[in-house]
Amino acid sequence: MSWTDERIDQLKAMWEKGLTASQIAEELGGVSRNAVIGKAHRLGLQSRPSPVKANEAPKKAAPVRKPAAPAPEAEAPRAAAPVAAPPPPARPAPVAAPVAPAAPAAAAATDAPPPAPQPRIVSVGPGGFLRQGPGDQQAPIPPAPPRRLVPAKPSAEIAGKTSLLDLTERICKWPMGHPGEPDFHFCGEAVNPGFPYCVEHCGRAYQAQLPRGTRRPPPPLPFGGPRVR
DNA sequence: CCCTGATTCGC
DNA sequence: GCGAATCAGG
Repeated sequence: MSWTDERIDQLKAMWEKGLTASQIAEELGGVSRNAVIGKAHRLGLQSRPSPVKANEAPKKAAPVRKPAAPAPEAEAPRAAAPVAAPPPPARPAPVAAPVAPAAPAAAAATDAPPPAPQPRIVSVGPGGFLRQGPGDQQAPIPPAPPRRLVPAKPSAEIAGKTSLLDLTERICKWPMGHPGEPDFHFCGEAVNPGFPYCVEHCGRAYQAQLPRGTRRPPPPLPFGGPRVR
């Protein structure tokens, strides 16, 4: 896969939305998490709270990989006030939880209660639209931020059950129940390394071949066997 | 262990 | 420019 304009746009949008590199990589497809991170940095998108970089001390330079060039660092003239990094794009909390407005009941009584700006209706025109006086000119037009639509993931799956979306390479993919039924899910156990199933289900999925002629009771099939209807 | 982002460096 | 490998913190 290559970085088309389209994909770069998606990357930017998701990155700024706070999605993790893994999620972005998964969403885009065909790229790894590292590829996403690398591209993001190359694009100049930068610096989301990194687990590994919480402390950025100018002193105590800790060159990690290869101190190839231990250049004599010419310290920039440090003014009295340490130059603060550009803080405006501070939006570190993409919490999606709809926050209910805190009850200001007690606080409101104590201090200056800001009068609620009730919309002053001047008159109502035919058809019910509101007329505005000349002094009422506002900017009711929403900023209309360029939003990129992103496919919403089916939010609530069966609680606690392993859904299709939860499957990874290390989760047992043994189906439980019948697809399409409300409680259909997957085993979800830790996988038997190298296999798509956990140890128990590997035992069900892979059975030693017995010599011909030896009749055995048929093994239980996945999906609980053929549907009976 | 799993996850995360940052960085390096060979291609 | 790209991204795997590596690092390092949570």
